[in-house]
Amino acid sequence: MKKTVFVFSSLIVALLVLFKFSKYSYVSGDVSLEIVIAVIAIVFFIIGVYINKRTLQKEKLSSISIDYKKIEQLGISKREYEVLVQISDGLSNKEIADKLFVSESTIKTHVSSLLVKLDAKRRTQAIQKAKALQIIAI
Amino acid sequence: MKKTVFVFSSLIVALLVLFKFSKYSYVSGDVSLEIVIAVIAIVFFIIGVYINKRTLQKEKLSSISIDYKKIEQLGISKREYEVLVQISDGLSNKEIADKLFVSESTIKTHVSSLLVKLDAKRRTQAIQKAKALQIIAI
DNA sequence: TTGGGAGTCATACTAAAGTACCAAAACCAT
DNA sequence: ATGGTTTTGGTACTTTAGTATGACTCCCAA
Repeated sequence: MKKTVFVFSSLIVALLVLFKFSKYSYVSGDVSLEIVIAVIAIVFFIIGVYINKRTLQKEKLSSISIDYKKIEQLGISKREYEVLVQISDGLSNKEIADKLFVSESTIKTHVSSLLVKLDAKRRTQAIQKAKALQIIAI
Repeated sequence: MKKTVFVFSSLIVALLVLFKFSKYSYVSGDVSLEIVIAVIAIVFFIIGVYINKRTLQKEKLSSISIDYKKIEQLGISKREYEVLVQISDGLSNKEIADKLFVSESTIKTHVSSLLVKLDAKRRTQAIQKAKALQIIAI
C-alpha cells in the first residue's frame, strides 16, 4: 500500500515536471508540441504497462490466495492444516511425524479427521479437494 | 497478433487526434495546456494498464501448459500418463482400474513404473513432482 | 521375421495408509 | 477454576499401496 502511494506521488511529480518542460519547450520553440505530447503519451503508456505487470506478477507468484475462511468453515484445526500441507507435499505419515516432532499415530489421527472434514476417502483425494477449495497452494 | 496491430494502430490514431485537439485548444485558449497534457498522460496510463491486464489474464487462464516434451523425456508411456492423471485426481488403484477397464494389478504395474520414472516413493509424491514438472494440470 | 517395447495380468509378498476406540495432557476462554 | 477443544499417543485391526517376478499378447520398426 505504501508502495502504491509512493508510485502515484512520483507520477504526479513527473507529470508536473513534464508539463513545465513542455511549456518551456513550446514557448522557446526548441521542440514541437507534437513531439512533447507524443513523448508524454508513450512514457505514461509504458508506466501503465509496467505497473500492471508488477501487480499481476505478484498475484501470479502467490498463484492463488489461500481461503482461510474455508479452512475455518471446515473446522480444520491449525495442526491438522499443517499436516495437510505436508501431505500435499508428498510426505508419508512417518516423514510428517519426524518433521513435526510427534509420533506417527498422532499424524494418523490428524489425517483421519482431515479425511472426514474434507469428505475424502484417501489422502490423494484430500489433496485434490483441498486444492479445489483453494485452501492449499496449487 | 492481429489484435495487437489493431490496438497500436488505434493508439496512433488517438494520439494524432489528441494532438490536433490540443493544438487547437491551446491556440484558441479554451483549455489550458496543462490540462490537455494531464488528460493525455492519464488516458495513456490507463490504456497501458488495461492492455497489460488483458494479456496477463489470458496467460493466467490457460494456467500452465503441459510439457509434453518432458513426458517423453521421462519415458512415460501413454497408458502410464493416463494413470498418472487419475492418480492426481485422487482415485484409488481399484477405481482407476474400473475406469480404464483393466485389472487392478495392471494399474499397480503402471503405478510402480511411474514412481520409478518420476523418482517418487509414493503416489502423493508423484503428484507433487508431476505438477512441479508441469506434466499434469495444476 | 524377429526382437523389443507396451500393455496386460497373476501371485505372493511387505509396507504404508486408514479406521475405531480410547485416554491423557495441554490449552484457552468464560 | 472448570469445561470444551486441541493435541497427543497407544493398540489392534482392515484396507490400500507398492515391490518383485514371471508370463502372455500385440504391434511396430529394423
